[in-house]
Amino acid sequence: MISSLRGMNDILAEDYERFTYFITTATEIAKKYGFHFVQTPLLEETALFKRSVGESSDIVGKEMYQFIDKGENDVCLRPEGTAGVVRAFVQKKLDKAGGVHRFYYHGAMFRYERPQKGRLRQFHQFGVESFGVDSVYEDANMIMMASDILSALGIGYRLQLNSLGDQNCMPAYRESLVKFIESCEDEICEDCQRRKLTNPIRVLDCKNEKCQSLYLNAPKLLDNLCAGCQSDFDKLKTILDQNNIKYEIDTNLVRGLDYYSKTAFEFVSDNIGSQSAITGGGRYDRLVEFLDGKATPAVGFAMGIERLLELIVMPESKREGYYLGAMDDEAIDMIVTLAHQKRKDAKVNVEYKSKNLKNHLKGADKVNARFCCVVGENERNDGTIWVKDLENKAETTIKVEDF
RNA sequence: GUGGGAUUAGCUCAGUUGGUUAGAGCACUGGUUUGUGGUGCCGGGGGUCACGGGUUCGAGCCCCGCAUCCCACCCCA
Repeated sequence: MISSLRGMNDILAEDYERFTYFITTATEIAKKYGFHFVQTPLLEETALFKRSVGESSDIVGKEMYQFIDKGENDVCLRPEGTAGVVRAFVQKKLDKAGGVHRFYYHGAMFRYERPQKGRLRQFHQFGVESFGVDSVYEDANMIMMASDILSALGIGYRLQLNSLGDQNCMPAYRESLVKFIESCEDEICEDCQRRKLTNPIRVLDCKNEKCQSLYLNAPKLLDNLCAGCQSDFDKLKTILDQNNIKYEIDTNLVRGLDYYSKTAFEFVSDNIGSQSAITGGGRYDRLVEFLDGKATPAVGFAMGIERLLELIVMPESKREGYYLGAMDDEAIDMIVTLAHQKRKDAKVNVEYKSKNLKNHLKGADKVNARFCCVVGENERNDGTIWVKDLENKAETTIKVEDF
């Protein structure tokens, strides 16, 4: 037997219904916020991700499905969605067009990771990206939209918030943090020594107790914001307060992708195991420029669909459509024809074997039909069909022409 | 990439110190005093015990390898 590749799952039946229910719900809400759909290729030039996500990130450093195609191009399956959308934005010259552009997307992403619950090699994200708005109201808008989507699906969450600073305050902070780390470099763990070089802010949420005790006196990101970042962050908190969105400040929250600045946020769930981040996002005002576009402020987020699936509270499934059955073989041809007509505007299940009434009712119940419709000897003689509404138990016998 | 656990029917799981023909519940399917379901009763099918080796008179059980899933790291959605 050939089975699917490690970390790559089939989605069918009940799972697929949850999947589409999520997409439908999220799409509806994104549209209400004025977003438009964008679809970008699954395969992109490798350089796109190296430049946007950043070579220092694990995603680019060791998790990409990267290969040389038959035309000798260095390509890879997209590990995330933002880079492709920004590339499309620049390629379509929307940066030069100016104005505000808001997009949502969903689709498969690929990362060569060791699978775990909530962590697959092929997984799906729903994401949104907003271009051209530098106001912190847009940051808040993003958070409210993510919150609306999760709430509409009945998903509980905690929202974690941080500001990463911008090019005025971040580099200086980074420098002072590195200086601090160097002052105790001999005592910190190997991971932290590596992080000092790749992503120094990461050391702050090291799990190692000894490291933690050393970092108590480390400079804090939020204490070192410049005036602009500070007032934006304060404003963001005020907007969220005014709209009853609860949040926790997490000064150690660092987005794993290099392009983020200022607002960073993450929605986490306590009900799905260790891969608890269900939505992550933030502002990335420099990325359009990095990808050769005209400098354009931007902010977005992405949701991990598989992580959400089991948290979704599905609406109760209602009885729907018709079940047609025959009580003797002579009636079978007739119900097949009736079903064909009825299917023009309704869902119809047909049983091809003649059975007694009890078994037909069982069958209708099993396929969750609203109406159980049966033709037996009596009905055949009268040119009628017996119909029972399985919801309110009402029974009628009607002329076949009126069915 | 590192360390640990698991893998038996479609699903969830039992299976004694290694010993006849590997079980249960649910699901599926057939019948049910011959026209009333979701909730009665009786029956039936379905397993290369993940896969490949080894030890043994004998392996679901012990040993080695391998695959996948899960957990903790790492990282992220």
